[in-house]
Amino acid sequence: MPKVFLVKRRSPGVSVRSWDELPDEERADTYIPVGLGRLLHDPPEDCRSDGGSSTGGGSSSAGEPGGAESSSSPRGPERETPEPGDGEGPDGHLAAKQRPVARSKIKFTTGTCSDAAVHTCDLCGKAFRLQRMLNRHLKCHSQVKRHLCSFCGKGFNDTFDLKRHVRTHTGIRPYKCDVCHKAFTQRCSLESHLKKIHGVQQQYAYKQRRDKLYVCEDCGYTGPTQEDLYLHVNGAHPGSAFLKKTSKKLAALLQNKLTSSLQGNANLSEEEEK
DNA sequence: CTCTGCCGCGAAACCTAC
DNA sequence: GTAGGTTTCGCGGCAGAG
Repeated sequence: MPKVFLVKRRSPGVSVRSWDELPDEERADTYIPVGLGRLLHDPPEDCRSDGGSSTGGGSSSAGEPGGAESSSSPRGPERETPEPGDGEGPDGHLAAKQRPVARSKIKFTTGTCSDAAVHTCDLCGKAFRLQRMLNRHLKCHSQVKRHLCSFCGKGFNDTFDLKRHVRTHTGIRPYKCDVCHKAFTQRCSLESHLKKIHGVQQQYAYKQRRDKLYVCEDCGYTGPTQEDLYLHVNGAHPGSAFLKKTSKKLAALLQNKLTSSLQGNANLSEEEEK
């Protein structure tokens, strides 16, 4: 069940399947958004009325601050984009009165204001070194969001932002704490947790890229390599969009490896049978 | 070369505990 | 009320694909 359904009921009598029943580490790896297909066509009102519910914020976990049980908290992206039907949960929970004012995410940054920055945004004055940076920046001013969340309808300028957002609906938490096994949707959340709770300092320089983690957005499986993820998806989710998006070159390469691997196993089996 | 996806950073908004 | 931890997302920088 997508976390989006995990709305804290005001009345304790109502029992709702809670992800609290699963530890984070298990949830992250085992959760399969079975309702996803249905959601695509029939998004629950809760979803629209309370993105927060998805947030998992809570979801995080049982007994933890911001756990799923508290997910009704009016938090989350949907709050920022009130839509028809907002706040109209089936039982009236999270009524409009509980919805806070749209959360402002407006960030006043200075852009790249170096001498080398020669491409300036006419709308906000930010300057960029490269034209393509300015081109992309201009999308920020556009009211048209190209990437829409199929769960709640919220729009994003960036596919990755959408992908990241969708995790709040699917409950997929790829980043796990080695110490307490709590799971997080984003790496920075995990690193913040490690630093504050366990006093673990990251060994990375400022802005240094971490080891990439390959995440299956269908089930939360994580692998250390793209090949690893490809093999997983190929076996577990043959119809996954991931396979369609994988570049032909890489797909062919991985498919060859997969085939040869299977052949090797087959030969091995034959030899064992003899 | 351009487009697009991915990344990390930073900050607002939120929660729980005290 | 306040402090501390967590969740979420806007956005600039970077890198790979085409």
